[in-house]
Amino acid sequence: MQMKTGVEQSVYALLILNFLPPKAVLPGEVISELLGASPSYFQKLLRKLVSADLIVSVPGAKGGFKLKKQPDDIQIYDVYVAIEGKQSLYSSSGILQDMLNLEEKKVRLLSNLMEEAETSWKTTLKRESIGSLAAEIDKKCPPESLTRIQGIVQDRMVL
Amino acid sequence: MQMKTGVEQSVYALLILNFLPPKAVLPGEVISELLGASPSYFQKLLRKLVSADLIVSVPGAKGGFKLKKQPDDIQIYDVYVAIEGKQSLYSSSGILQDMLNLEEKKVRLLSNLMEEAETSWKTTLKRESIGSLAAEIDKKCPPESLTRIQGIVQDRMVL
DNA sequence: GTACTTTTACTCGGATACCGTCTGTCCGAGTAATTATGG
DNA sequence: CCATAATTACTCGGACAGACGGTATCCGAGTAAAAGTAC
Repeated sequence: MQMKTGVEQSVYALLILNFLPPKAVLPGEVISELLGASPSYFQKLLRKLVSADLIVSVPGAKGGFKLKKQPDDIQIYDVYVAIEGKQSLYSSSGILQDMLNLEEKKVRLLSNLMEEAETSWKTTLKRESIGSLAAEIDKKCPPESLTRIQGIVQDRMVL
Repeated sequence: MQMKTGVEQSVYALLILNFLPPKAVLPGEVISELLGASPSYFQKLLRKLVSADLIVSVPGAKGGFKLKKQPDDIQIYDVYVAIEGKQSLYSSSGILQDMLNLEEKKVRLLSNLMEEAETSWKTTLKRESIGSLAAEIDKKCPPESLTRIQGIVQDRMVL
């Protein structure tokens, strides 16, 4: 039971796209280079983010990706769902019902508890957004590191 | 990112062992029969519960398993850790540090958030115990289902 | 009846196989801007 | 100079291979109670 690394990569990808000026897009390969991820695989993650309406893609020459929403409107939980899907962490296999010879779902026990636990987990992930994380980076990171990234982005962006 | 079915099976196994009178033990095969689980695999789960000090095992003829602690002292979180291990749901791969050329762990961002989310998740799982779940079963289940299980347990227990 | 041996019924723990999922690669197709070509 | 064709540089999405982990099975070894055996 471990979160996919794709979630982490996606969050940082969105933070990179957040450096873009309006209207500009960034090719997928530039993002994967910055992240040190394999480009061909990373494309699949980007398409998941597109399907989840977190980013938009522009095909053709001078194409690339950019954020679809305001950074404050992209919750970390949205990124998680985009990559991992919306299924819950726990799914009952109905052992208790079989054991007690009960018809469907009369007695929920673990399911209730697990749902509750997952809800409070989700709540934390919904609290922060790409925007709030970006603000935190601005505060905590040495400026030269940030300007370096921003330089690369503005150097290779298009439009 | 889904919880192993072994966690659910283990919780119900402990609830079954909770039906035992003091000093009595129950062979592993009886438990797996009640749960409808494969006996050979379920033995491995039981040994994990032994290693986690949740149950005790008695080898030899008239051997079996029984709870090691009072049911109220066995939190659901303990069962989770016994089966899934103590590693956290999220582990950073250090992408951010690489990207910003930072030396170790100066800036934690996602890690902090994920840790916080996991903590509140754990808190919920620590709140309930085998004892509290057993009490809930007593309240919500039809008595004949419970006496049936209890009958099987007392029929096949030893010592 | 006591001491010893055998059988029986369990747990213990390693080796192994299966299968689904995540990671990673590759390639053809689609799309749009740029460039080249022809009149 | 304008229209059209070819090239270029991307995304799109499916097919596929490898690695890993959870599930599942099997088997020999250890352990202890019970049953059998010998004296």
